[in-house]
Amino acid sequence: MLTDFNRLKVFYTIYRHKSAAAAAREMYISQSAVSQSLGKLERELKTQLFVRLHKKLVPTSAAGRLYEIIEPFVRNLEGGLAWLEAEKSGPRGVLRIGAPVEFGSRNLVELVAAFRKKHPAVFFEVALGHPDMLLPRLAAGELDFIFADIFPGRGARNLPPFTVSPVLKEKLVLACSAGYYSARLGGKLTPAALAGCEFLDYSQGQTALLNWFRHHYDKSFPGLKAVLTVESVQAILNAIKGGLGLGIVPEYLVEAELKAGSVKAVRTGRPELLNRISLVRLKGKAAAPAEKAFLENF
Amino acid sequence: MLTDFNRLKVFYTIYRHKSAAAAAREMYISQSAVSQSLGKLERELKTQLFVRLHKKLVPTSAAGRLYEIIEPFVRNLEGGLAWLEAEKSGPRGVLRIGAPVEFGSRNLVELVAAFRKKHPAVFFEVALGHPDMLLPRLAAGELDFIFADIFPGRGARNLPPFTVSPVLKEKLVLACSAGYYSARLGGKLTPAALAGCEFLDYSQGQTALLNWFRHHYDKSFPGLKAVLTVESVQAILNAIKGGLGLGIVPEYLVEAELKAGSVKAVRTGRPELLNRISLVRLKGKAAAPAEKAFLENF
DNA sequence: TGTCAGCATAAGCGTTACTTAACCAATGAT
DNA sequence: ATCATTGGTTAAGTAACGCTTATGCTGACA
Repeated sequence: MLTDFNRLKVFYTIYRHKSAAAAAREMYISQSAVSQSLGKLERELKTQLFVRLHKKLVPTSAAGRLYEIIEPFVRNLEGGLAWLEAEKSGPRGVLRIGAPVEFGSRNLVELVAAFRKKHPAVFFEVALGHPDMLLPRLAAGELDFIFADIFPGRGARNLPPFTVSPVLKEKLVLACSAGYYSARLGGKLTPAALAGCEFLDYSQGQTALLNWFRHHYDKSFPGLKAVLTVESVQAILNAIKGGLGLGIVPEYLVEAELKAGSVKAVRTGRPELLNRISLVRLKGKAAAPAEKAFLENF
Repeated sequence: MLTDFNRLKVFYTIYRHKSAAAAAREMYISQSAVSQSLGKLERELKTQLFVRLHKKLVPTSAAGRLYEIIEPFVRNLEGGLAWLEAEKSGPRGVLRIGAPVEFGSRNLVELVAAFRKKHPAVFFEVALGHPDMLLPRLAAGELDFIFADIFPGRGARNLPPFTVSPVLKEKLVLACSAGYYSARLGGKLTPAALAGCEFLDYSQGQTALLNWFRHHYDKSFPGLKAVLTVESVQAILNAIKGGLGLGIVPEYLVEAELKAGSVKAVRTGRPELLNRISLVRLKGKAAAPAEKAFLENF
């Protein structure tokens, strides 16, 4: 590659003016410096770039070609720097956020919608997925911050480069329709009776269900019959209401139905399982105004 | 604009490796120098470009944006420099040539065709037009060289930046078909009889005809009846053979017809008018291999 | 013909980018 | 645990090289 990029800038300025003196004036340096810089560049490229005509530098075809390469770069650069400047003046630009599927498609989009009312110059790129996929992307700089079910204490042991702050706690209940409840469980909530039911979950791994059972019975229940797997809270909710089986949903989403009795939650006496979402950011990363404004809510 | 382009090169290298140490190794400078350069760039832009993660530099979104600007530039630059290098190794690239309409569309294209047989990597841009239009373009660096009816002595007085070398001399004759000749001129070649004829010329200004008359009679004949104006020697030739009138053509093109008697040339006793074409180049301009090879013919 | 503007070159200086060195932090091997 | 290793930062001194000043040259213009 070329050794000295600054000579290209000098060349660029000369070319625009077809004059070293004019270029020198524009750059606030001496004409001699410009001349020397050009000479060095020509010697470096072993190519004549200008024909010295009296009071004028006439570009050769090589110079023309070189200029065609540099000109768009300078233009883009100026635009880019102006954009950087603008981003510092107030909330604008792109925010790249990662989130778990459920949280991302439910809570996050609401937040985004509300935020964009106030700051329409901010755009969003939301990546949904498991924290195991999202954390590496955060660490690689592909995301500005992520939401994940990781907590400051446990689990954050081997993540020193991240700052983790709790953001949201919501109770998760195992629920089904009133009809399903009376037909399949009818009062006797033994683990065995439960385990024989039909289940709804968000992923093939049944992580949501497994967590729920471990939390309530300190025991894992492999081989649950997952009759429906779909990565959508709304879909699970509808499946529950339709009497397909038992599924995990945030309690507040079925509050009305629970009160009315059309949906039943499985209660074990223990406190409900909590879905704890944390905000995870790169330690030491400065937040642009857009990011700062968005995170003020938390 | 940005003050220092070289810092951008350092940034570019860091970004590719996500590491200052690796960048330093690639650039054969110390890791400390890289770190300092990056620090200065960030301070200059007042923007954090990398998050310092242990043993890794994680780019911020600003860095990503900056990289998107620099990367294509570097790619284009490398390509361009390679191209420059290739041009020096042998005849290739683009040759931008100016020429008078007649010469350009007749002789030049033949030369180009022959040349491209030997050097197919050379492309041509031919600009046809009057020397008055072509000379400024040559002086502005838009053309590599031009052909023009300018001569080393006369006319080249106020053109010190150009080198002019004669290239071609051809006799120009005023000719018509044998039929037209006997019907309209029939032996008596008085200027008055001539002036009353029908004429064919290449341009509205009748420069070819005016030159011919001035050369042979030291007198201008305004108001000649130009029954056909077309910028094509071939067309004029056909018009002559078709008996439309009198037109100027290079003598060698009608040699066979003159000998056979099917075409007649108007002879005044004076030596024929010469069409003298010179090669005009910018003084001090180095010729690339392609240019050198092409001009060897002259 | 003299004056002016622009480019090239030489020499010396001054800025600044680079090196060296010391320090810190995180990682992984012993 | 502990230590060696690697990478990044910072400070200070040095050396390079880009800039300035000065001079000479050439062509344009009045």
